[in-house]
Amino acid sequence: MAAARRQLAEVGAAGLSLREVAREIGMVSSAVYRYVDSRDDLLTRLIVEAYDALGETAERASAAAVARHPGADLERWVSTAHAIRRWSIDHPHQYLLLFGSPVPGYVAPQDTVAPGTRATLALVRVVADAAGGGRLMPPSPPDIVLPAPLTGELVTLAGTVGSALASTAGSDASEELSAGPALSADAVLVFLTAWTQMFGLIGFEITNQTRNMVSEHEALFDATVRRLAHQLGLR
Amino acid sequence: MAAARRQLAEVGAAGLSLREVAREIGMVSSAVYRYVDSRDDLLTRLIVEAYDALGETAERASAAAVARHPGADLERWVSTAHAIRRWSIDHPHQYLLLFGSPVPGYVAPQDTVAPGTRATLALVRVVADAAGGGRLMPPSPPDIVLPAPLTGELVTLAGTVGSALASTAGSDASEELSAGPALSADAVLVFLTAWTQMFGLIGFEITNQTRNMVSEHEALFDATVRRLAHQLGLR
DNA sequence: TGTACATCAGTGAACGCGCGTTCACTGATGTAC
DNA sequence: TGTACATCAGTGAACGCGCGTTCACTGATGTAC
Repeated sequence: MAAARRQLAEVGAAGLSLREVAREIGMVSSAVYRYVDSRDDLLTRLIVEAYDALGETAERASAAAVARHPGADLERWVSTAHAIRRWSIDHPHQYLLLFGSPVPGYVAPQDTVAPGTRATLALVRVVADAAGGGRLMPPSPPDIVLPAPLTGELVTLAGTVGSALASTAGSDASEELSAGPALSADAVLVFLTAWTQMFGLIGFEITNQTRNMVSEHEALFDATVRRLAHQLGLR
Repeated sequence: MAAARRQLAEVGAAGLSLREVAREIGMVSSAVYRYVDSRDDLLTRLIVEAYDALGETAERASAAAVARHPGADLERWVSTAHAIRRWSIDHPHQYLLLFGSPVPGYVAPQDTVAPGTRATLALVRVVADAAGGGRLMPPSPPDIVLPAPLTGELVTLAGTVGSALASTAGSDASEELSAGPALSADAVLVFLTAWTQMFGLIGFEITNQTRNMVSEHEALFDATVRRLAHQLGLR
C-alpha cells in the first residue's frame, strides 16, 4: 500500500499500474495479487485511504481550534479550511483521485461513500456548532426566490446533515452537543456555496488554472475563506 | 477531428486513442498521421476546440443578453453563467479535458492559453461593463485585511484584465466602450471568488460529488450565480 | 525434542491485449506542357 | 486532346512496449501430535 501510495503521488491515478507498484517493492507482478484483488480494488483502497487522511486532517484541525479558543467559530472555520487546503496541495494526486476526473473504466463501490463525507462533515460541524450555540449571525441575504423543489431539497439535506452530525458526535465535538437540525435551509444553501467554492479554488490551484494570474494562493484562499465565513455568519 | 471529438465524448481524454479514432472512421491507424502529428497534437487540437466552443457559447449568450435588455447587467451575468453551465453539462468530457485532472504525460503547449481565457473574459466583461457604466453597486464588504502582496497582485490583474478586454472589444461589446482599468482590486477579488465558485460547482455536478445530496442542480446553480451577482454588485 | 503436514509469501512463465509510431508501398487525382 | 510527372490520401506490415491477470510451482514458516 505504501508503494502504491508513492506511485500514485508520482504518476497520478490514471497512470497507476499494478506492475509498476510490484516493481517498486521488488516483487514480481503476480505477487501483489496476494494483497489485492485487482487493480480496481487497489484504487478503491487508495481512495478510501485518501478520504480518511483528508477527513482526519480536517477533524484534527477543527478539534485543535476548539481546544485553543472554544467558541471562536471564525478561527475554527478558517483553520479547518486551511488544513484541508494544505493537505490537498501537499497531496495533489490524491486530491485529484478524489475530486478530479473519474478514472476511466473504474466505478467507485459503496465503501467509498462514508469516508468521503468526513472532511465535509468537519466543515459543516463548525457551522452547526455555532448555530447550536446561537452564535450564527449571517448578514441579511440578497432576496432571491428559491424554487420550491430546491427549498424542499435543502430542508431534507439539513435534516440529513443534522443526523449525520449527531451520529458521529463526541469524536471531536468536545464543546457542545449537536442540537438536532440546527441549520436552516438558507444556511445549508450558503454552506453548499462555501463548500463548492473552497474545493473549486483548491482544484484550480492544483490543476494550475490560475497560472499567470495568481501566485499568492494561500493569501487568496485565506481571504476567500474569511469572506465565506462572513456570509455564513461565523464570527 | 469529428471522430476524435465523438471518441472524446465517449471515453474521456485519458482513454482517447489514435487507433480507436482511426477505427471509427474506417481508416488504418497510420493514416491519421496524415492529419495529426501525434497523439499529443490531437489532444492539443481538441483542447483548443473545446475552449473555443465554450468561449463562443459564453460570448454569444452575453451578446444576446445585451441585445435583449441593454444595461440589465444582472440578467446578462445570469444568462452567460447558465450558458457556461449548459455547455459543460452537455459536454462533460470536454469540460474535464479543460478543467479536470491533467492527462498523464501530456503538457499543454502555449497555443492553448489564449482560447482558454475566452469564457472567463466573457464573464469579466459583464462586470467591467457595469463598472464602466457606473452601475456596479457592491454591498459593503466584510472587513478583511488583505496582505500587501495579494493586493498588489490583484491590482496588476485588474490592469491585465482591463487591457485584455480593450484589445478584444467590439467583438461582442456592442453597448459601450470598455473604459480602461475599470475594476478595483476588490472587484477582482470578488470576481475570482465568483469564477472559482461557478466552475467548482459545475465540476462537482459533472463528477457527481453532490450525489445523494442535490438533484436540483440547475436551480442550485441559478441561486448561486445570483448570490454571486449580488456580491459583485450587479443589479 | 522430533517428525509430518498445512499454510503462506512469493516466483516465473505465459496469455492476449491495445497502444503509438515508422516505413516502404499503391493507386487515384491533379497539373504542365 | 494526350502524355509525363508530381502530389496526395490511404494501406498493411512491423517494431517494441507495458498492461492486467492466470497458473502451476517452490521453499520457508508455523502448527499438531
